[in-house]
Amino acid sequence: MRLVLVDGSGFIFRAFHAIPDMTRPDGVHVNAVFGFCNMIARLMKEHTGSHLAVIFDAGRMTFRNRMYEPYKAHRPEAPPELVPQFALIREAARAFGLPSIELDDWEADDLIAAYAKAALQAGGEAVIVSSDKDLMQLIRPGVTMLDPMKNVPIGEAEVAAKFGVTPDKVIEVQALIGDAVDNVPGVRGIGPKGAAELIGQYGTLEAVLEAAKSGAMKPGKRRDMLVEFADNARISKELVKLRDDAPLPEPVEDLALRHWDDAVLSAFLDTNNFKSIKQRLALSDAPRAEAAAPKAEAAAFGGYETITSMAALTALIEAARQAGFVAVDVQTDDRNSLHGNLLGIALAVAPGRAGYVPLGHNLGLEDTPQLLWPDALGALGALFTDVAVLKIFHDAKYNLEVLTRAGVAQVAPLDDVMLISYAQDAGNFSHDRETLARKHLAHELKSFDSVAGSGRARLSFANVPLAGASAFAAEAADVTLRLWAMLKPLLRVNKSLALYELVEKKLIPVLTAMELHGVMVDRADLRAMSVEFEGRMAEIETDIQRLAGQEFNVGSPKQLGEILFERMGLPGGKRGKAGAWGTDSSVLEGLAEQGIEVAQRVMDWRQLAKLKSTYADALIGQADENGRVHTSFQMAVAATGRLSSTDPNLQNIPIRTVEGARIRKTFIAAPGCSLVSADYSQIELRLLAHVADIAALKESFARGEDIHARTASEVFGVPMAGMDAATRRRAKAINFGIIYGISAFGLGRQLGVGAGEAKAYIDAYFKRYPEIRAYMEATKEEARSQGYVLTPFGRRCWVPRIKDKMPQLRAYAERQAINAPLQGGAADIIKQAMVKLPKAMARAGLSATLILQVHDELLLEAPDDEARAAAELAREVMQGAAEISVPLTVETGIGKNWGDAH
DNA sequence: TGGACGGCGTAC
DNA sequence: GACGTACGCCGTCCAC
Repeated sequence: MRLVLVDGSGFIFRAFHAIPDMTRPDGVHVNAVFGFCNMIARLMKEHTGSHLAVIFDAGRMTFRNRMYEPYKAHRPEAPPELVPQFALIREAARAFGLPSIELDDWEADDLIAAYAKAALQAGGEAVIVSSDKDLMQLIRPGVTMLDPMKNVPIGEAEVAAKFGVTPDKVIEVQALIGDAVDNVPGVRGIGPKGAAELIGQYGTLEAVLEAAKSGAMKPGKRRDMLVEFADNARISKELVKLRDDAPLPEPVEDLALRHWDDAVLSAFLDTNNFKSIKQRLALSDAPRAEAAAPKAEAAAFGGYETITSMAALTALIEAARQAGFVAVDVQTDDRNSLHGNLLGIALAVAPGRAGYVPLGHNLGLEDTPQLLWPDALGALGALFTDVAVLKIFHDAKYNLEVLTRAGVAQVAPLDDVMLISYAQDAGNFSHDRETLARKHLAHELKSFDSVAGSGRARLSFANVPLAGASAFAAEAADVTLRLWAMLKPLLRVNKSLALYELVEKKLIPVLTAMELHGVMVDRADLRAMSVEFEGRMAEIETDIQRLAGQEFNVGSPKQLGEILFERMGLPGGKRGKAGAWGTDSSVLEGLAEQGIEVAQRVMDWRQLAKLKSTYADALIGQADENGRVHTSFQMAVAATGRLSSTDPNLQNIPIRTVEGARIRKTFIAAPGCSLVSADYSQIELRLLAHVADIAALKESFARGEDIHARTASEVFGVPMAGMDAATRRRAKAINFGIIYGISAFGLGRQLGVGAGEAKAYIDAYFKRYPEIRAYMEATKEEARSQGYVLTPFGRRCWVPRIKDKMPQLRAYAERQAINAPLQGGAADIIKQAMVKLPKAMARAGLSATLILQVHDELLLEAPDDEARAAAELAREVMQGAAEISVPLTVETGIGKNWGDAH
C-alpha cells in the first residue's frame, strides 16, 4: 500500500496566494480550485499511490483550543474571494473520485498523522503532499513528504535546512521557536538558529529546560528566558505535536484509488472553465445528458444469472475484484438471523449485473445441481476477507450472523446500506430495502409474498421454484449495490459520515456478539410463575364475574366496557374514536378510588395476564436449549437513534411493581458468573442542561445535587433539606415533562391535577430556568427550517410533520423536535460507550461481555471474580464516552440476577 | 383461517 | 385533543 495524503486545507491557502486571481464566467473566483485540480491531475499521473485521500480541517475549534485557548485565535478571516472555494475544492475532489476526509474537533494535520500511522501498520508507506512545516515531524522511514507547488520531495536534507535538526527533533525545536501566526508562544528571544543549536547540544526540550534550571547552561539572557518561559515551551510542544490517535472516518483500505468517472469530471471542469486541465487529461466532450444520468439508472433490472458452477462463481468473484466492491445478500428460511439457515448468496458487481448462488434449495427435476457449500465457501471466503474488495450489505448484522453460523470466519471491509440510510434519514422514512428502492431508484422490488406465496400457501424459500427464487435474490443484491452508489457519497454531503463510520458501523460486531451470546433465564422459575399466575387469574376472574353479575371475557376491553358502563351503569365512562368505552388503567383507577371493587380486580387480573403472556410464557418459548434467550437489536428503526429490541423485546422487562420485579429476577448469570449493571444517571436531563445551556441546572449537576429535589426547591420555593416525597415526585414529573416537550394538559394528567395548576408549575419552571424557552423555540425553528434537528453529536433526526397544516400534528412534531436531541444524544453516548467497552475489557484482560443494552443501561456477564473490576471499567468507559458541559455519572451494581444487579 | 388494527401495558 | 421513544399480546373485524 502506498497511501497518498493530500493536505487539502494547507493547499487551499498556498494556492490562493500563489496563483493569480481567476474567475469563471459567472464571476466566482476559482484560482485556488484551479491550482488544486492541476496539482491533483499531476499527482495522479506522476506520483500515483495505491490509495489516496484529501484531508481537510473540519472547523476552527479543535481539542487544541481546549488545551490552550489562544491557539490560532488571531488567524485572520479568510478573504472573501477564497471563501466559496472551500466548498468548490471538496467538489473538485469528488469529481476526481477522491475521498475527502474531515472530522470535527481534529485538524487535518492530526488526521494525516493518524492515516500515515495506519498505512505503516498495514505494512505500507505514506506520502504526505504538503509543504506545511508542522507536518515535517512525521517524516520517518516509510513516511515521506512532497511539496505540491514545487513538485519536489521534502526529505531529511530539506528539514535540516529549515530547522537544523533531524525530523524526529522537529517538535523539540518548534516548541522553543513558537509560531506567532498560530499563537504558539515558544520562548521569547529564541529563534530557529538558537533553537537548533540548543537541541543539537542537549537533545530534547526537557534536557534544555533542565540545563537552564540547574545552571548547567551558561548564564545570560537566553538562560533566563528559558527558565522564565519553561511552561510556555512545554505547552508549545504539546500544541505542535501531532496526535496520531484520531479515529479514522474512513478505514484506510476504503481509500483505494479508482479511476474517476470521465463524464463527472468533465462536467466539473467545464463548469469551472478549466479547459487546459481537460486537455491535459485528454478528456473528451462527453454529452451533458450522459454525464447527468447515473449509470445506476441506466442499467435495467432483471436478466440475472443463477450460479451453479465453480467457473461461473469464480468469474463473478473476479469481476468483484476488478470493481473493488461487491454487494452481498444472503437468503435463509427464517427472518430471524439466529434461526435462519443459509439457502443461498446473491452477489452484485455492477448495476444490472448480479447472480444468485443457490446452496440449500430443494431443487426441481429440471434444475441444474447447486454448488456444495464447502466448495463455494472456499472461493467466497477469500473474497470476504480480501481487503481490496468492499462488501456491501443491506443489514450487515443479519447477513453476518447468518454467514458466521454457516462457517464464514471474517468479512471485511464492509458497508451497510441500511445504516448509511439511517445515519442521514432517521425519522424520515423506513430503511428496509423495498422503501429505499422505491424512494431512491423509483423501482418496485419483487415482494417476498409474490415469490413465496402468503398465508397457508406460503412456501419455505428453499421450496420456491429456483428461477423465481434466483431472480428475487439477485435483484436484492443489485438494488443494494445501486443504493450504495447513490447513498454513500451523500453521507459526506450530509455530514453524517463520521456518525456512520465511527458509531453505527462499529456497533455491528458489538451487537452481533451480544445477540449470539444471549442472556440466561431461569426457565423453571418462569414456569412456576406462569402456573401461579394462571391460578390467581382464575380466582380473580370468578370474583369479577360475580361482581359483574355475569360471565364474560375479562380480556376483552370491549365486553368489559359494556359491562361497566352499560350493564352496571358506572359513572365516568368515556368513549374512544371507534365508540368503544375506554377501560385503561387510568379509568379503572378512577373507579377503584370510588370504591368500585370490580375495577380493582380487573386491574389485578390485567397485571397478571400481562406478566404471564408477554413475559413468562413468551420467554420460556424463546429460550434456547441452554436456557439463554437471544434478542435481536434493531439498528435502524427508532427516529431518534435509539436501538430497539425484538424477538423477544428485552428492553421492556418489568421492574417497577413487586410482581414485575419477579420477572426481572428470572434473568440470571451463567454458573460461576455475575451480572453487572451500569446505568447512566439522568442522562437526558444532563443533555438538556448541556444543549440548552441552562446555568442553574448545569451548576446543580456539577455539584452532584439531587436534581429533582433541586427542581422542587426552585419551582415550589421549598428548602432542599427535609423535602417531602410528594413534592419531589411532582418536580420529577415536571422534569420528565420538559424532556418530552411539555404541555399543561399532559402534565396535569400525569400529576392528577388540573391543567390550570399544571400550567402554573410550568410557568414557575420556565421562570427559574429561563434558557429552556430559548432552547425550545430554537429547536422548533431548526426543525421548521431544515426539516430535521441535530443531536449534540451530529445525528440527524427528521421531523417531517413540523409544517403540517393540522395544528395537532404540528404540535406533536414540535414535541418530537424538542425531545429528539436529548433522547438521540443519549443514544449517541451509550453507543460510543458500547463501541469502546469490549476493547477496554480485552485490554484490561477481563472476559466480561456485554449482553444487553436498555437505552441508558448496559448489562454485562462476568466471571464472579472479575465482576467488581468489570463494573469499575464499565463505569469509567461510560462516563468518558463523551464530553459534555456537565459530568456524566454511572451507577453500577452486581448480582446473581438482573433484579439484584441494580 | 389469517392478516390488519385498535386497545392496552411494559420499559427507558 | 394523549408530554418523547419503542414492542408484543389480545380481541375484534373482515377478507380470503
